[in-house]
Amino acid sequence: MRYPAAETAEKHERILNQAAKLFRERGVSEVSVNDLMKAAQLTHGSFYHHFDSKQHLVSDCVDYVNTSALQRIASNEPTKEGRAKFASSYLSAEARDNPGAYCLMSSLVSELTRDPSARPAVTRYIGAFINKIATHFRWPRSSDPRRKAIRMTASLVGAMVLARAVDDEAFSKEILEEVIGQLSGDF
Amino acid sequence: MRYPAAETAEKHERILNQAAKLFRERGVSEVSVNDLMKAAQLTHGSFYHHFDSKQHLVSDCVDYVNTSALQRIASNEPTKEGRAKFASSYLSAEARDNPGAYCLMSSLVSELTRDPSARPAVTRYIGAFINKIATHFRWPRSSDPRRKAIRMTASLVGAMVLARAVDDEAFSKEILEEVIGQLSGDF
DNA sequence: TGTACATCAGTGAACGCGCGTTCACTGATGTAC
DNA sequence: TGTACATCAGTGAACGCGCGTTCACTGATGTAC
Repeated sequence: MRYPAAETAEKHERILNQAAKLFRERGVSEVSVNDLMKAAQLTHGSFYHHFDSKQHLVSDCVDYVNTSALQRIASNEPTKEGRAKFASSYLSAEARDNPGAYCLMSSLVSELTRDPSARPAVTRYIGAFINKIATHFRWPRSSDPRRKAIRMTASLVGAMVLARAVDDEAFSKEILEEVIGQLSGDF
Repeated sequence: MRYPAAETAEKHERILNQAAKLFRERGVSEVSVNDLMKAAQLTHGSFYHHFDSKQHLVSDCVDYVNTSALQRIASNEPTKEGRAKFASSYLSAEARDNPGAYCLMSSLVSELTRDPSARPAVTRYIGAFINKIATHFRWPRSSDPRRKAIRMTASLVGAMVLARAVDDEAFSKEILEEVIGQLSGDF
């Protein structure tokens, strides 16, 4: 049967929301359309009234989390201290242990790199992220903000990916702290 | 029928070799046991005479490529120039475009992080990699080599992962060059 | 050194399973007049 | 404002497909004596 437009839009977003969470937690290929729809409290059949295919959802999902990533950056003071704070929240144990709620790059980039239909959205995400870091924070005179933002983003993603991979709490913490230290200074 | 021991060992290594290549190229879950055995010029049935399961192969495979990663580091002069050379080979367009033949971390860590049975081997890989960078290269007096090695590894992995993800040659090159520049100096 | 037999890797058919996707059906919503 | 009907999201059974894994069979290798 047909449903009120508002209700349909709300369900659509519920699917996106659960996808954003579950994909980042378990990986795209480990989450089935069925899992997703159950989490969104619907049955799998109606998925295709919301998205053309699982592939299309992935792409939409990347754009969907893009905004919140930029907000997370902007919520810090533009000062050097604000930047250090951002680095240490990005590289916190909390973020490491809850990939479902944090930056998509650190959990899904390599998988998404192999999916040609997702790459445009991923490229947008990475470009917007770097751009936001370059423009939001105040950088030392005589340094090119964009170049600093690229260095910072690479360090953030690399450190988080390694800290998550490592099966040894002390080593994992060591990686996070060391890169937080680096990014809190000039680099 | 039974085969000479030497021949069996050679086939075993052929499987590992193809796994190392195909997993890094396409991701573990995108390569079937059948694909793998075909690439090793065998039929899928005999796979289980070589490995207990696909999961076990993954783990063995990580240890298998560990050695060659360390050799790649050691093949550079221990000087500052050697270190810069290593960074620019790790972050070359050639490495970016041929994941099947280069560092496993940049192509598989996030996927392997989610597979509990692979994590010990991954932890070994990352630990050995960082340790080799710390001990092989000469670092400025007064800097802690291990800490520098962690920073360097995070930058290498982050930059490669982003450069591979981005669907825009100029942007991708920009990321690689910028981080090569950073790692060629003191950081 | 020769013989008898247990071992074991390769083969390809077969297994059960879960996946992404399609389908016919339902019935309230939204629209045309 | 009221009526008639087309639209469309939800449901769960069903589809074909490819996956990891198992199996019975084969026959040369390796070993025990």
